[in-house]
Amino acid sequence: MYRIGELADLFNIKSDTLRYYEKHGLLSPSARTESGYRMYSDQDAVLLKFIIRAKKVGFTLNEIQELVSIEMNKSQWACADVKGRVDIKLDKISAQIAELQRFQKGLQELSDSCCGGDSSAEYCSILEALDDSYSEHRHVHHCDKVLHDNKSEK
Amino acid sequence: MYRIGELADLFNIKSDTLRYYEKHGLLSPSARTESGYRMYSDQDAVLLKFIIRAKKVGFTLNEIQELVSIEMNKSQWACADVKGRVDIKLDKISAQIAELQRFQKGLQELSDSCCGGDSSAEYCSILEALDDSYSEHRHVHHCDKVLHDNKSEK
DNA sequence: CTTGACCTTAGACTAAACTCCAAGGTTTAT
DNA sequence: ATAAACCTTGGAGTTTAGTCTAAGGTCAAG
Repeated sequence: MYRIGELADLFNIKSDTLRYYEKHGLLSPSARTESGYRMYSDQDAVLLKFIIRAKKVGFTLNEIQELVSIEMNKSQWACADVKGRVDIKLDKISAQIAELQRFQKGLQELSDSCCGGDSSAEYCSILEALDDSYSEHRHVHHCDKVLHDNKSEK
Repeated sequence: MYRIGELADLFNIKSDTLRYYEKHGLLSPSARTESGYRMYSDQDAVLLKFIIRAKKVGFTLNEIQELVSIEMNKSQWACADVKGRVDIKLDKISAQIAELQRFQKGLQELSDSCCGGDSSAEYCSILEALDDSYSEHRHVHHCDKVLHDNKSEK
């Protein structure tokens, strides 16, 4: 069992955040001491870890709350319901990964085509690297254009 | 050239949002009419698309502002600077993709191991699917346990 | 038996990113 | 020439996710 501050320290968050999560139905301590101190179990810690990880990948607290409340009332739900909800989240994640990879590809192309030298970045366009409408008349590696006057002094 | 409302409609955002972006240095209309109406060019639209896409993959407006200001002052920057900044964003994206894929894997395992039927989801644990510490004594496909009483009546 | 480090609640405050409103000016369509 | 549908600015309000403060209670160590 952890006191609120201990659990908070474990996950590098504030006690306030844990009270906030409690107030918003995400995570309640599984016990209180006589004197009213919150006491968190290992199971609570696992749940907190889940919450933090879900947050990190872009779920809102509301979305996490939905997953958590499925978890908390497992026996009330049919497998089909759970699977349905989870599959919706999975779709969301897939879409997000795809979008990130598109973005990654664009920025990577920019980085690759950039000489990285001291010369002006005038021809290095972030926008161009990411804009679809440029994708056809593709990559002239603009930086190469100025590569000649590039191994200049310091 | 688009008026503010036209551009907003093109991207399914509010005019207010465009004014907000302007105030925060992300996107200024390239012209104003005599009477003070904002006029946005195609280039502005491309930039807006970039902003919206960057937001979608989890960049904050501040981070986007940084990329945009590199874009806007290309000629002031050396290729090395641009490449440096871009590579930092690339690292961030890679980390985010990795985290998303971890999450995806966990949820996918949960979904796969779930019978998806009408029976209680008592043994379908979202937490378990995502918790590392369970990863060793792995997958009993809990739902299978109750699969017998499962092809019950609609 | 008191000091310091914890904890409690309630409620105010913050930052980010919008979103809405009021009061008025402009454009276009009839 | 006037209504509808735009636009302007300034400023207030909203949501999300905390973060901080005040006023006090608890607990272990010296």
